[in-house]
Amino acid sequence: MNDSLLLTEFRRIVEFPDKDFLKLMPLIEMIDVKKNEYLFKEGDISRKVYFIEKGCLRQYLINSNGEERNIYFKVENGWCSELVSFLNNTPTELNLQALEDSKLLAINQKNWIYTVTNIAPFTMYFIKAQQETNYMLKKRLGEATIETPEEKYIRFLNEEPQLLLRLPLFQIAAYLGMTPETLSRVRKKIVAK
Amino acid sequence: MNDSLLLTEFRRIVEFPDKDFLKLMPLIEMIDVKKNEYLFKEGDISRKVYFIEKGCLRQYLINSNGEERNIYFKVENGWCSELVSFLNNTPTELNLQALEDSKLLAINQKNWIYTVTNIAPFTMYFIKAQQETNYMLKKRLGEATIETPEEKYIRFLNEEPQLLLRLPLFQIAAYLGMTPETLSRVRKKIVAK
DNA sequence: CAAAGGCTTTGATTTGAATCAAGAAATTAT
DNA sequence: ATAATTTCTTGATTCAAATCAAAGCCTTTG
Repeated sequence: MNDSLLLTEFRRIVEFPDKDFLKLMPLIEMIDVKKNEYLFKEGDISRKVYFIEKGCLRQYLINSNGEERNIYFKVENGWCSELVSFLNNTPTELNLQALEDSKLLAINQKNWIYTVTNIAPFTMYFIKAQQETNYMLKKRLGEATIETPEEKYIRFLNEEPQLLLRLPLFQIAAYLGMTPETLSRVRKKIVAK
Repeated sequence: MNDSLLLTEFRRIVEFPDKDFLKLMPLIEMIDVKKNEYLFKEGDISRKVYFIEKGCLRQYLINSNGEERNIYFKVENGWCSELVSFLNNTPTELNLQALEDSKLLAINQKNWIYTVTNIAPFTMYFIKAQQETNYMLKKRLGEATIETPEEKYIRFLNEEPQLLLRLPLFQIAAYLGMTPETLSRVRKKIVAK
């Protein structure tokens, strides 16, 4: 049990007794997704909350011209969901797609509500984890328009260097909010230094 | 009690029995802040969670050139906090400032943790409200770099028209991620249509 | 009510990133 | 191994928004 990625992740930010984890385990299913497969698309209702055991997902938005903008990438130990859609049964405007073959843990609506209501450490874990995402999003939103492409790329290198090794550059460009050409030029300039 | 803004806000998204609200009330304090006053600044530790009874706050980021970028404005019925800082006692990189004389309800750390742990409807309310913020931030992040200034302003007019009436334009420009000059030109162009 | 300061508009100019276009390199499929 | 496709780089050009500068408009306040 102690080699469970999920339990380790819980214990990163809260105390999580074994007995609670044992209650949670039967409520979780395992899902394998292939590269490029979707968990949900714009217009879908999100039916599950996902935890990544292995692999990489991206959540992204498509604008009216069909251009894609990556909101974030999540890798091992990350969560992906769209709880507004999930809790209210309303369609989401976001897309969730696997960028690698991935192994996910999933909780459905009924089990998630049971868990968050009845397993106290999960509740607190969830609130804290949400806050981390929230804070990251606020910072990224601020940075998105205030930083130059070069500043964005340098920040990316410092904060998420491991993503550079596993993602194609055009996906990173769509994450940093620039064209692939601009990213290529920024990288060239930085190497030159 | 039924005329409480806070209780009305709770009941907007969850069932919230009177008895739970009665338990919560003594844990809340009322705070008046003057226009331009800060609740926290970059480098501070956020010590309270705020609910706006009256007034308007902005949360913003300052970049290395001293330029400000507004993350969001919150008005009546909105919450402002920085829980990553609040829960971990770590300094935040964001600023929270009143843009009008405002009346706030505030919960401190100890009471907030008690509430979220022991008053179940509050827990669920909080999770849902967080998700709304989260979803809004994801969408705004996607839109921030993919939309033109004109598209951003039109979206703002459609989604948050009431803010136009109570905020100076340069604050709105710093929210939409453009200069005041650009906002002025966009507005002129739209009026012309 | 005059003065001061902050906010908004307008105009001229610059600039940096997007776009367009094409070729090179790297993956993936056959 | 070769072909096909996708991804990445490089160069030339365009264009939209930033910047710079100044004037006008509002508030606020002494």
